[in-house]
Amino acid sequence: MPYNTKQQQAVLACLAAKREGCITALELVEDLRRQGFSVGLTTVYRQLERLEQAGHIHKINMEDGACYQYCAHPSGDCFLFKCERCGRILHPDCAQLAALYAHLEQAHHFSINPRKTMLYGLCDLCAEAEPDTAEPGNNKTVEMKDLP
Amino acid sequence: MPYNTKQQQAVLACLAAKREGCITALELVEDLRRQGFSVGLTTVYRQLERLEQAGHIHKINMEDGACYQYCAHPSGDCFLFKCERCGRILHPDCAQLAALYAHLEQAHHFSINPRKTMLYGLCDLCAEAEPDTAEPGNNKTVEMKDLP
DNA sequence: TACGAAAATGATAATCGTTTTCATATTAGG
DNA sequence: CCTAATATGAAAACGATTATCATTTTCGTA
Repeated sequence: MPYNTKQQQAVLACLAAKREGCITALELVEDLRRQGFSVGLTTVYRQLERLEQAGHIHKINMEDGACYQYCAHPSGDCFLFKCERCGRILHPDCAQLAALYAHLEQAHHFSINPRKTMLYGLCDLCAEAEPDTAEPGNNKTVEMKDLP
Repeated sequence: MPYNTKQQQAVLACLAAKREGCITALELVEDLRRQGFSVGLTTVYRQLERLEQAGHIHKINMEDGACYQYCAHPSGDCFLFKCERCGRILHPDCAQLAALYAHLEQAHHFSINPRKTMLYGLCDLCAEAEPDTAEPGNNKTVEMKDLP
């Protein structure tokens, strides 16, 4: 049975205070130390893993390390969307998204894990500001004819 | 303008031969060397980045490094599903999935990037074999009452 | 309140995937 | 065939994460 420690509570509190904000392990220690807490990076990593397993936070694997976000849905019934432009992570409230997951389960027998699934794209705000550049596949550097 | 090199073609060919298979950068060098190619890890990384930008492969960020998979849909209209149990990455053919992306775009103004979006869960085969253990949130190690 | 076993902490070192550096080799156009 | 542009790859650097381990904290119990 785990013990209750100050560091444990501090990490959870910091994540919870960030609400919809996404934060790195390193950023978290710095933040906590700025608040006066004495906490080590190792401990923060340990707590983050625990909190993820307990379902209180999401761990998002990025290209350069992971970041973490508080999740107000410990039951696990939430959807995640990350904007590639501004970096925000949103919890879209969409009935059709829920319906799709049910469909994939029933018709295709794919059991979706919402905790791990992240939709990527442009959020409403960024999509508007986007000067629709960068059509996918335009910056070709490999010739298709070279394919086997 | 990029040059056509043997290593470039070898990397692409190896990925393409794997078809639905997912492979690590390191695995790829080893594979190529086993085939008799003389190729360096650095070059493989460079080619993988190029191929990804050109849309010929997917880069999948895992907890312990990335793995790469050939994509037969250079246009970008494909869906990705990764089984957390067996590790397979599937390209589900589902009209409702396409419809959902359109819905998110029109109703929520979320522009989904299919190349980056990966659904996680259990595939049809693994879902069947799964002895439905590990309900999410059961392995609690943090008390909810400690939340701020 | 003090004791002691179980558990947590945190500085340091180790790990490992990925990127940078830079000297050399290859490519393709003239 | 020459030359500039580009690609290669071994080695070093980098950085996020994990392992190690001596020390400290927690909490049930005497």
